Amino acid sequence: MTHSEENHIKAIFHLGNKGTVAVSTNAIAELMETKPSSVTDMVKKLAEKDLVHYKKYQGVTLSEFGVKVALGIIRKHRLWEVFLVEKLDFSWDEVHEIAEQLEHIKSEKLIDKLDTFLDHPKFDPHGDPIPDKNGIFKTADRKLLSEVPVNSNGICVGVKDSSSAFLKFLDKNKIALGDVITVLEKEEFDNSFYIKIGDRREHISNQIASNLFIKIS
Amino acid sequence: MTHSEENHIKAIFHLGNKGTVAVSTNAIAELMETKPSSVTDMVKKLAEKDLVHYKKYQGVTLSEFGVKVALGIIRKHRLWEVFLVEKLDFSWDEVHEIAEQLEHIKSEKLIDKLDTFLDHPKFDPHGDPIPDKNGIFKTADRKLLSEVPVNSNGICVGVKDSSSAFLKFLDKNKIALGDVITVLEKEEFDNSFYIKIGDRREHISNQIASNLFIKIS
DNA sequence: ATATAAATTTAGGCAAATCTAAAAATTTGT
DNA sequence: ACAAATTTTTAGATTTGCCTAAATTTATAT
Repeated sequence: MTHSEENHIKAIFHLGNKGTVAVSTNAIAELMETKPSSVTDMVKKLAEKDLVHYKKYQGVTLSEFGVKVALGIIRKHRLWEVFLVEKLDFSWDEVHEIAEQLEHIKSEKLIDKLDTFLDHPKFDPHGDPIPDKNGIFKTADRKLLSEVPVNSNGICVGVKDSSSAFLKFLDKNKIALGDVITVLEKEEFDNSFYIKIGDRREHISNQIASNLFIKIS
Repeated sequence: MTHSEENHIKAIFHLGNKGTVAVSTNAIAELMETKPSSVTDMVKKLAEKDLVHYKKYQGVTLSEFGVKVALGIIRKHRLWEVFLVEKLDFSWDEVHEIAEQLEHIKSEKLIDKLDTFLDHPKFDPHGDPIPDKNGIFKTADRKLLSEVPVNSNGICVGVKDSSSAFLKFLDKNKIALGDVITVLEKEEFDNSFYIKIGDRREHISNQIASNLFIKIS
């Protein structure tokens, strides 16, 4: 598989709820910053190889095999991210681009040994689950902070938006995975939230709250 | 730089004594398992970019800039090899192919952090020197076992042939870097050698002796 | 329901990296 | 030194992945 093929598979997986929902070529093109016509070409090739199901004008879904491939790439991406943060001391906003390259390295033995070296991590630095060798992962029961009732108490376990900008914002405001959070009050006027995080009281916008996952305890 | 460009630069470096001696397109093609005509095309492109000096029919040498690029790639290759052996527990005959892929990952920060993580190693698992950030490395004063006088005493510090076959042979015969070796006798009939390695006495062919580097003490 | 808008595909083209076959330059052997 | 052998380059083709522009299909809005 070429890098480009792998990247298309990944895009279809992410856009189509694990590849199950049909995705438009336009959506893929936008995500990948290419043109819809280029996506059409590639999708035809992937269909040839039985990685996707494709009917003209009707969007694309991954085949069973395609899902397997996608999970393999995601596993590699997330394991490398753990490596970069835990072992090489990168911060969580720097690792995505490098992992985009590393995820294409071909060696099953390498990824198995990396997994062992990292002690079989279950989540990447952004709280996203890491599929195991067989593509299985537990999708932790987590909720967006913006959607839990007032007085809920839990632990911050992930981010929805893992853009560098958002991650840096969190760093600046000392919000990190593992922090204990209580939702104190919802401001109906602008849908912002007052929360207790650790032992501080903070006021966060709806946009922030809509991108933080917490696990209710 | 594309992977293919980087691979050509590397080949020219290795074939031309660090890029200083003119290399034929044929030699490059043979090493890279492509055709001479493909090499000609690529060499023209590299000349355009001032990575090599090239005169039709007269072979190729690296420019100063080309040498720098080559050393950067070799640094990455060898650091990744150390990582694979030291951290992921690969054996020294398995790492070359994987490092061939990893050497193309683009991130200066990554390689600096990897270097730090590995504690600034000076040699790769085959005893080859690792250039530092500025491309400087000490070319350890080592000699081929086949070329030192009888009764020389030293430490095995590297291999010339790092093919998987040779490395596996050494493993099987319990010859490893760091072993203390004394050349006991040279068999003039077939140019083989009797050596003491650790506390064993061994008889090794000239071919083996011609591919082991030792550092005389 | 149908015209208009939007999405998608097709057609044709381009650049990179490779190849084969033929032409040109260099090297070699006597 | 010169013909033959070898090496190297050129010319032209192929594949991959991408593009633009035009055609086609599907969706939307009155």
